[in-house]
Amino acid sequence: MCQPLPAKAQAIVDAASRLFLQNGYGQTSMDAIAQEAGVAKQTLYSHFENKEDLIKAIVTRRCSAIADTLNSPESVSNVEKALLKLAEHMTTILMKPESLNLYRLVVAESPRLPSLGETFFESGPNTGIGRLAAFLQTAHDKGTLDVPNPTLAAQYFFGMLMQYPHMQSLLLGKLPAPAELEARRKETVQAFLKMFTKA
Amino acid sequence: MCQPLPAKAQAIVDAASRLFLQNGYGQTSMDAIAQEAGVAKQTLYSHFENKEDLIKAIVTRRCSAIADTLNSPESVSNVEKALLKLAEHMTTILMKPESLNLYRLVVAESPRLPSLGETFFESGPNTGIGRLAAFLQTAHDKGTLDVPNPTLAAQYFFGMLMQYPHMQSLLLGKLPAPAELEARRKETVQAFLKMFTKA
DNA sequence: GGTTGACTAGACCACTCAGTCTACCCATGT
DNA sequence: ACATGGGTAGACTGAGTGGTCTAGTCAACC
Repeated sequence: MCQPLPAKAQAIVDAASRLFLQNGYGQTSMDAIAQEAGVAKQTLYSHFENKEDLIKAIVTRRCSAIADTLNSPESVSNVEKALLKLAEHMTTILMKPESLNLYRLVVAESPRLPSLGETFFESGPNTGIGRLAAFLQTAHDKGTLDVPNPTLAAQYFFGMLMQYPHMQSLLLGKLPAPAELEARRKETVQAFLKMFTKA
Repeated sequence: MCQPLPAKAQAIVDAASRLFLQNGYGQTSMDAIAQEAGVAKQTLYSHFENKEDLIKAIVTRRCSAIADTLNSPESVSNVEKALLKLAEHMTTILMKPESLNLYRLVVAESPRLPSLGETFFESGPNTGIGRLAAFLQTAHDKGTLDVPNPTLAAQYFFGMLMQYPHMQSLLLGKLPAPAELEARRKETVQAFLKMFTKA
């Protein structure tokens, strides 16, 4: 997705990623980025037009990195197991502090920089939903499940599984205990299957 | 919840609300607020300690205003109708630009000002979930539904109904068409009932 | 009339920040 | 030997900001 960057540019991107995600866009100065990257301020501006350009580059990279790690559920034979595995994968990705901070950053800046929001929405939520929807479609075709609208069903799944814990983590800054999450995954998969198993 | 404020303080809160919600915390200067309120800067500082104090006051007021408008579902006799009505109420509240902007603001600033996140989480999501959970509990007790864990079920309901449209609006800045939302409400209520109607 | 308290207009301070500019360094290839 | 391109250090500009301070207005109350 992203061609490798020159060494200095890479250092800049890394440093800026750290600072932007930790402190937000407004609270991160270009001086601080230069210092954190061990690089002269001028070098920032030789690799990136300006601060906006830099944040866009960073969000784009982070997003495609996330999209790469989103895997599709497999093994249509055992739907329950596949959903559980997917759920585990999603919770661990979404609950990482970096992911939460990325979300915060994108939500905060998307009115001013709409491209951030679009990039994130496509590579995050929509990619995940698309993969799950494809899985549900094949399960539907094989007759394992009865899912007339796979995309909507996928939205339901993620909404049931993640909305509350995600909001909780975002707003209260407290990550749920792993055991709690695991219980929720199990319950959610059961409830979800109840909606879509063939009558 | 909130005692009425002196006239000037009210004007300040109104103006600051408008500006903070529209432009965000960092992009709103105290000078701008004073001007928008038609008030001298000094007056700001005679009513509020500082900028943080002001934003906290505003978020608190907005939150209790929201909590007040959140109504409980009624008529346990016709569960489907009650859920549809609740869903309509929630979507109209949550999709208002002011609500989206408040959410953006709180999400963005909650790491620095945790009280914002806590206030919002309690008066928004948790209040809504609590009310629906109580409704589901009585339906369960009456035997209309089979809801072993009403709080979790309420989280499911809101997650299924709102997460995707909410995120879409937040990140892409485009509100879904009312017809689309209505269709989603109907589908969601059906799917939800399928999960929790007595076997 | 005089005092008090809320308010205004606007200067002012100390500080931060994005972005530019100058001057210099140094390894590379020719 | 020398030019070139990427880099560094750090001063500088111009704009903005939170917050304070001064001086003065105005109305209510005693």
